[in-house]
This record gives sequence, structure tokens and C-alpha cells, in this order.
Amino acid sequence: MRELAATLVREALVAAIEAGEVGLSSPPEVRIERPRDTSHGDWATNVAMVSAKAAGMNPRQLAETIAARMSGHEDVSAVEVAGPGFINIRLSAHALQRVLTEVRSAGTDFGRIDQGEGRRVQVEFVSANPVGPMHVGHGRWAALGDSMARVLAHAGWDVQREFYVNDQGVQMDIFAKSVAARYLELCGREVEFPEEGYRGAYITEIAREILGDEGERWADAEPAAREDHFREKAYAQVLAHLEHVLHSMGVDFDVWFSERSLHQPAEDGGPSAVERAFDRLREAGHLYEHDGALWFRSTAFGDDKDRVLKKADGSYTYFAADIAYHADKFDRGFDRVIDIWGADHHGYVKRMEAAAAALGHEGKLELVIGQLVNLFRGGEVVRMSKRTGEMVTFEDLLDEVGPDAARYFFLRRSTDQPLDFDIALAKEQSSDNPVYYVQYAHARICAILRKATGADTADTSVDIAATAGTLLGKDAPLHLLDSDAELALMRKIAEFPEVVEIAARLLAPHKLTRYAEELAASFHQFYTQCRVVDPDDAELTTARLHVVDASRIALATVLGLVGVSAPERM
RNA sequence: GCCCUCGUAGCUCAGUGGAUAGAGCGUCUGCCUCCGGAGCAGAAAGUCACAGGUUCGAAUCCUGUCGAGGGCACCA
Repeated sequence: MRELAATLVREALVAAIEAGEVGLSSPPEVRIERPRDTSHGDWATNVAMVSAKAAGMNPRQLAETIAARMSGHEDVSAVEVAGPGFINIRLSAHALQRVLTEVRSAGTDFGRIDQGEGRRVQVEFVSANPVGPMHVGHGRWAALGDSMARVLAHAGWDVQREFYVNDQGVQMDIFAKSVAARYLELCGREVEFPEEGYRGAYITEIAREILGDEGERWADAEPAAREDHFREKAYAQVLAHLEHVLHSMGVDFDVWFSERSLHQPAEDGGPSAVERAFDRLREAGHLYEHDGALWFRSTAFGDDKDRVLKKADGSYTYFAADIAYHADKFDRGFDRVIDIWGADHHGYVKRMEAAAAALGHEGKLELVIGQLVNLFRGGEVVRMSKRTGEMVTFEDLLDEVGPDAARYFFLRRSTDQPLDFDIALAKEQSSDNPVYYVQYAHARICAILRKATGADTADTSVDIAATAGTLLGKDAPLHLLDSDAELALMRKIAEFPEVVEIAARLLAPHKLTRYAEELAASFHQFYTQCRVVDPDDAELTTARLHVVDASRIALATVLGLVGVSAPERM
């Protein structure tokens, strides 16, 4: 639609130039935007204001000249000059009716655009430490990353989802020690629980499981051997659990990338990925030694201070592995590399950007910072304490509100805004709950389509998409669709490809939920004002069923990008 | 102290340098002989934190002040 409007303006401008009405050698780029106030029309352009000086005309005069050549076009119902020289364009009912046919032939491909042109993009997200349950923030980032991936794919990108597994380091060691301590307690031994150990009940459960599987034979083993064994067992179990929880919300990863692998020798026995990354930085002159440690001169790329990569004791910092990890991502040939991090990691942004630049990939890395989630229950803050272990995990939340409500609520706010998640509202089955509001519109549409078949509306075997296909032939009297409610609904449907474009470009999935609510509202308004199935008017019924079915497709498609189901009945 | 993010209606939040700043909730007033009322219509509600600057034009960009959250390890 935007392209249609731009083309209309461009053609009018070219015609005016050729007719000698406008003194321009070549037409300028035509920028089309949405007027903030819809009463100004569907589209507006400031092209007359931008090129007035070059044309030697005043902006309004130029605008009038262009507008005159646009009026009368079958896709334009009104064109007017406003303010300092805006050209406001209202598309005709004819142009909107044509969209219905496009939507219905596209099906779930509706809104697919070619922004990515098949280029490759990787989205890395969640990447929670596999040492315990995920918190609700992880849930938000999971929904965010997955929807981002879905909308990027819809916008023509070749997308890969990746989870970076921190399977090495201090956290893992503490984790192993914690499990070992619980195990020994279960064996009736006197043990001192590690100072910094994880005290969650799940640690004891893992220990109990090991005890059940392998008996007490580890009680008298060497502590180091015991911890090594427990670390592997416990970590594999937690990782499988994370995968399971994410999957139950419809989030699946293409790659689970192990941090540990970065430290292991290459397949040919050569240096590890970490050492190879060091070599690259060293050759480029970005490393130096100081106080027995190896430093990265990140200040050369805008960081606040230089960073240690290899400590004086010979061990590597987390950052060292992260540099190697990103070097590996770049080597894999992605055109874009997107990381979604929690707000608690945002202090890390500058040094990672510095590392990307030092590796010769400035601008290829996009760091998205997801703000945290505050849980409420009917307006009351849900208090959580890590110390006492009193907390609502992501899994708890999923169990309580279900995957649809969870995903929908996680995506209702812009990424850089902290999210207040009201558990009571998410469970409510009323119009106050936006996910029900949107899903209800879809179920209502399906009820109409069932009704239109004349079949038993209680028959659950009706295939809605197939029904709509057979019910509605290619030629329909769409010109009958000209009431305000019908036009408004068609406008909203036609807006969808634009929403995909913006959501993908700005990496902003909350545009999707917002659009879904607007579309649902347009549909409910249409429903209230226009009776669809009317035995006395077969023509109008057919035409309206076309809008209804196009609404169904648009709603189901946007919900698909959000990752929420589109129920045929509720 | 330094860095990052944020500050928009009573509340929760949209807003891509454009025109008279929008939506939901809440408050108030209405709409069911009719395809699903889990719906719809209407009303009231604003110093876009504040002060400068850039621009033909700023909620949006820049600087400063105030306020909120987060980050400032040879932790991850």
C-alpha cells in the first residue's frame, strides 16, 4: 500500500515534469508517511516541501500541481493539499477491495516481504546459565528473541536461533559443589554447605536422583572426581530441563553452542578458538601484557577501560570466551549477528562492541537490551528473594498462565521498557485481557464461517481454511464493501505488511501485539455494524465473507508471528 | 563519582523529525427478539519531567538540570 501510494505520487510528478509544469530535471525521491491523524488520509508526502526550492515554486503551488494529476485515479478517492504543502492521499474503496483478493491468495504468506533478500541473520537469546531454573526475565527474552526471529523470517531473512551454553567456569563449579553437598547430606554425612552455594530445592532433587541411580558409592570418592561427575550429570539434566520449558512455550533453538568447546583444542589438534581469537587480536595490535595478565585495549574502540582476557594465574576471563564466541559467529558468515541480553548485562555492551570492531566486524553486531520483568498479582507486587529461595520461576509462570498468555504479555511492551506482568490479568477470561480479546476475534470469525456453511456449528471437524476456500469463489461483488466499518477494516488488514517491515527493521515485536489488538478492534466494530450472513442478500453475504476471511488470515498470521495460537473456538 | 536506559492522561503504555500527541484500564453514560456480549458506542481526562539549543517544523535530535532503574571485578 505504501508502495502504491509512492508510485501514484511519483507518476504524477513525472507527468507534471514532462508536461513542463514543474521545472525539475529529475523527480526527487518520494517519501511517504502515515499521517498521525487518520482524518488526513491514508498517506501523506512532503515531497512538495522538499523539492519546492529546486523547482522554483512555492511548496503549496507545487503540491497543488502534483495533486491535480493524481485526482481521478481509480485507486485514489481523495487527494488534497494541507498545511505548508503536505499532499494527503486517501485510497479508494477499489484499491482496498483489491487487497482482499491478494490476502486470500497469499494465505499465511500474507505480509511476507523481501527486506532481508535471503541474507543470513543469527539471533542469540536466553543463554541462561544451566545451573538452575530460569527466571521470568528469561521468559521475556525467549519470547522476544523467538518472535524477532519469526518476524525477520517473514521479512525475508534467513534466520538461525542460537542458545549459548555457559557450561564452564565458576558458576558450574559452585553448582557441582552444591549438588555434592546435598548428596552427602542425603547419605547422612556431616557437610558444610558451600558459602556461595545454590540453595534451591532443585539442587536436592538432582542429588536425590543421582543417589537413586548410582547409590552411595560417590560418598567416599575423591571430592574432585565426585564434583566432576556430578557437574556433568547435573548440568545435562538442567540443560534438558531448560530446553523442555522453552519448547513448551514454542521456543526452539537451531544451535546450542557450548562455551566449553571454545577452550578445547581444534579438531586438528591446533590451538583452541580462544587462542585463535587472541592471535587475531594480537596481530592487529590490540593486545598487551601488564601485571602478568593479558589485556585487550578496548579503550581504542570506545570502552571505558581496557579489559583482561587472561588472568595472571593463567585462567581466562568470561570475556575472553565471549570474544572467541563472537569471532566464531562472524566466521560462520552471518550478515547480521543479534544478541539479546538482559538489562543486568548492559554494562557489557561497550566492550563487546569494541571486540567486534577489533575483529574487523564493526556494525555487524547488534546488541538488544531486554529490560526486566516485575511480577504482579492483581496489582500487588510478587515479592521474590533469591536468598530465601522464594521466587516465581519462568516455569511456574508458564504453568499458571499458559504459553499463549505468557508470550503475549511478554511482547506487549517495547523491549527497552521494564515490564509489569500481572498474573491475575493474564489468567482473566474477559475483554480486559488483551490476549483473549484478540483470540476471541479469531474464534468469532471462525464461528461466522461455520455458520455460513450452513453446517452444524457444533461440528468441530470443519476445516476453516478449506471451508473458506470452497465457500468463496474468485469473483465476488467486492464493490459492495463501502461502509465506514468495512473500509476501516480493509485499511487495517492492508496495513499488515507495513507492520512486518517496521517490526523487523526496528527489531520490535511489540508492534505485532499492538497491531493484533487494533485489527481485532476493527473486526469487532465491523461485526457490530455489519451483519455478515444474510439469507436475503446472497451478494452482500459473499462480499462480506471475503472481508471476514481476509481478517481471519491477517489475525492468524500476526498471531503466528507473536507465537500465540489462533483458536477456532474458545 | 562515572557509564547506560527510561521519564508522555489517575494507572499501564504506544508514538518512524511533520499537522489539533493516541490506545487500553479505571471513572461516568448508553447498546443484547438478530451470525459467539469474551462484544460495541459515547463522555471526561495532558505544562510529552524541567531549561536551553539545532530545524521551515521537536514527545522524537543535541547540551545541561532533576527524578527512577540498571551497570561500573584479573565474577559470570
